[in-house]
Amino acid sequence: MTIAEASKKYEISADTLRYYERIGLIPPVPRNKSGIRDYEEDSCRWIELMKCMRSAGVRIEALIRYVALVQQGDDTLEERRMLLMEQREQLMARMEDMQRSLERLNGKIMGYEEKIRTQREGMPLDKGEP
Amino acid sequence: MTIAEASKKYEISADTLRYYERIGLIPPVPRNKSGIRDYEEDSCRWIELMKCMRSAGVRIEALIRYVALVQQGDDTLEERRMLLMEQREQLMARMEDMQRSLERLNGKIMGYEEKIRTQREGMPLDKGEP
DNA sequence: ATACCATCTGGAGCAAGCTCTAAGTCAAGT
DNA sequence: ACTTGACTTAGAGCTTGCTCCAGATGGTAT
Repeated sequence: MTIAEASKKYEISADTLRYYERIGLIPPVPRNKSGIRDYEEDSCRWIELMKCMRSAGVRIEALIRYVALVQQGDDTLEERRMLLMEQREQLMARMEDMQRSLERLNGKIMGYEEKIRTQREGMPLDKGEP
Repeated sequence: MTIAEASKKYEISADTLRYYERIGLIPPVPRNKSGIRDYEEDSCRWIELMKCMRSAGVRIEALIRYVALVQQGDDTLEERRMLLMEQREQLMARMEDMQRSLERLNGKIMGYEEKIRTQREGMPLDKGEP
């Protein structure tokens, strides 16, 4: 699979795929005899994983560390587990922030619905935001 | 309340508070006769709201638009409601991405726990990541 | 008066994460 | 043989969201 095909398949620009490889967010992608990347199963699984993690906001730096550990082999299993657990903590913390924000947005939206209804009835509005 | 006190109260640097005001993320903060900001109830509520929204990753640009609409008065209620609903959609979408990522992390962590257990028993490991 | 300290402003600087550019290589088609 | 077009690299540039800095001002303590 060429970079163009991988790019299309995962909806990640070719530039970004090259960038990811350059910085070690995915391991080196095998090349054909003329130096052109050939994305196969393995590279694709990495891309897919990183797309998932990045879309959730996991930091590139943490993911690079993870990839490096995987490439170092089976002595790093424990370290990898710890790294992933730390990222999970951070992810959950962020989701809690978002949950709070979501509830607040819901409250505000309901408030506006009420206000708009009241306004249509020609009632006076109270001032004061937020 | 001075900027130092507000900064401490909300755990946002004074620089950031000034920045937020400068870009319109919060409405202008009233000043005393010598030009020093005096954060009162109203400003504080804005800060608190923005802290919440920003911690959830809501884009500054959207929040600036919201503040501008609030300052324009009651003709913008409907527009504000729509803006908030759009942000809510985006927030929920991101939370879904994070949920997927979280499940994936959980799966990987469990996989590592299993692998580490197996390894301790001196069993051979299969290769292949992720 | 003088020193000190927090505050002010406008603008520069910085980190993360892409995104774009220039110049070069290679395989295929005419 | 020559053009075309996708690929390569190294490096510059961009966006977002702060963060820091320099120089000015003003109230308070000695």
